[in-house]
Amino acid sequence: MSKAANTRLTILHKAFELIYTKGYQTTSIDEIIATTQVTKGAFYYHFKTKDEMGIAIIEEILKPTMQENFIKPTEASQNPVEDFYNMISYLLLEDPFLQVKYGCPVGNLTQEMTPWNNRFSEALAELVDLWKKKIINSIEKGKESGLIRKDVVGEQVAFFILSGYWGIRNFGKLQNDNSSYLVYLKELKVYLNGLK
Amino acid sequence: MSKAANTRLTILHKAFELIYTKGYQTTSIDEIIATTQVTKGAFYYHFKTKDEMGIAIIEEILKPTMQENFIKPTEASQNPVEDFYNMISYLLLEDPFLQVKYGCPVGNLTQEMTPWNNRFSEALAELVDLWKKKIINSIEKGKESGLIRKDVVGEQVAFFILSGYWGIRNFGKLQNDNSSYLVYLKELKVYLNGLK
DNA sequence: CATAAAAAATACTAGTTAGTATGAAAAAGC
DNA sequence: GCTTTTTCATACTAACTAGTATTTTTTATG
Repeated sequence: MSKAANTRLTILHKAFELIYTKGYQTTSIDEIIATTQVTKGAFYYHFKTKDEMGIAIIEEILKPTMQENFIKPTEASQNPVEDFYNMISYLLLEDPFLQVKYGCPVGNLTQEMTPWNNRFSEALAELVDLWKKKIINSIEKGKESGLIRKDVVGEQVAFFILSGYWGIRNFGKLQNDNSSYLVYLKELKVYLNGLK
Repeated sequence: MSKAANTRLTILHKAFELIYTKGYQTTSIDEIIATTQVTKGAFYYHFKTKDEMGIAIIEEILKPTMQENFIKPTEASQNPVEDFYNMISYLLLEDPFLQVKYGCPVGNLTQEMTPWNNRFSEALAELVDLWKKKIINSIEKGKESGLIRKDVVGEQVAFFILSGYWGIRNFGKLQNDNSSYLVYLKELKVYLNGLK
């Protein structure tokens, strides 16, 4: 990787970390360049504006991470109910980057940016749509193989699962411990078993 | 009401509206006093700091509103499953103040403030706890009257319902229309019927 | 009506914000 | 090696931020 490409990536990664923990609006460019040891000239060479950097984070960090970490792993499997539970459970309890205190990066950005920045909305919506489609697809396969009842509606379930995930992330933030996660996961299992 | 008490309330109401639509951090005191036509001197006479005003909004606006609008209405009823659905459906589709585009005020504040402001966390946690307890209570009553299965765990269901609500609010923001609400509500009905 | 206290108005400060202008160093192309 | 382009460094600006100091007006109370 060229040196220039490297500084660009450094900015994206460090900025993402700051934004994840502090929020987008309250993360200043001065703070980003201070922690990256990159000068303002370098920053604005790579990104025309702060928002352009924000979009780049979604496209170049969040999207690939999602693909790698919780879409691909379910690709091979055949048991949707188990997959869904494992996916959410992994994200809540085991993912080494995500922290209870700071919630879900995609959820945070959606909440913060969506009402007044269309470019963020579009980039985030695309990302979430990928995830949703993946879930719907799993359900259809499960229906074919008989692991899921025929009257289950994929889109409804997808919204229901993802909503629950985003919502419980907020509870985690509120209490700053994972006890709410554990209670939630128990009921998620009950719900998912109802799909069989 | 005294004139002073009135300006205080005006500030709280207008500030809440701004914060609901724009977020807490990005709503400036200058903006609040501009829209309220109240001077800075008046503002800082009533509130020592911006954060103190934020807490007052939670205590004096959000908490009473929640009590009035979606805790009291379920007090008389006897059918929890129906109540839960109606409560969420009302909030998502009918509440005249809440807008798809701006999500849930409590959820927004939780997401934004919780990781780094303890006073906000405590005030919000108290509010949400009231709501959660109300749901748990309804479920226990439902179990007694035979409308809900005995093996249903109240706390789990409470987390599950509230998480789903917060999460789907985020989807609404993302798409800026209530189509996701409608899909979500269908699955909520399926889930709630499973409690019978 | 006089006086004290409460409520509000005005002008200011020090710090922070995103972004720019300009020039220097590093790398690439010939 | 020389020139051009890419990459980065430094110093700056104008607007905005929460909060303060000080004075003036309004209201309550005797």
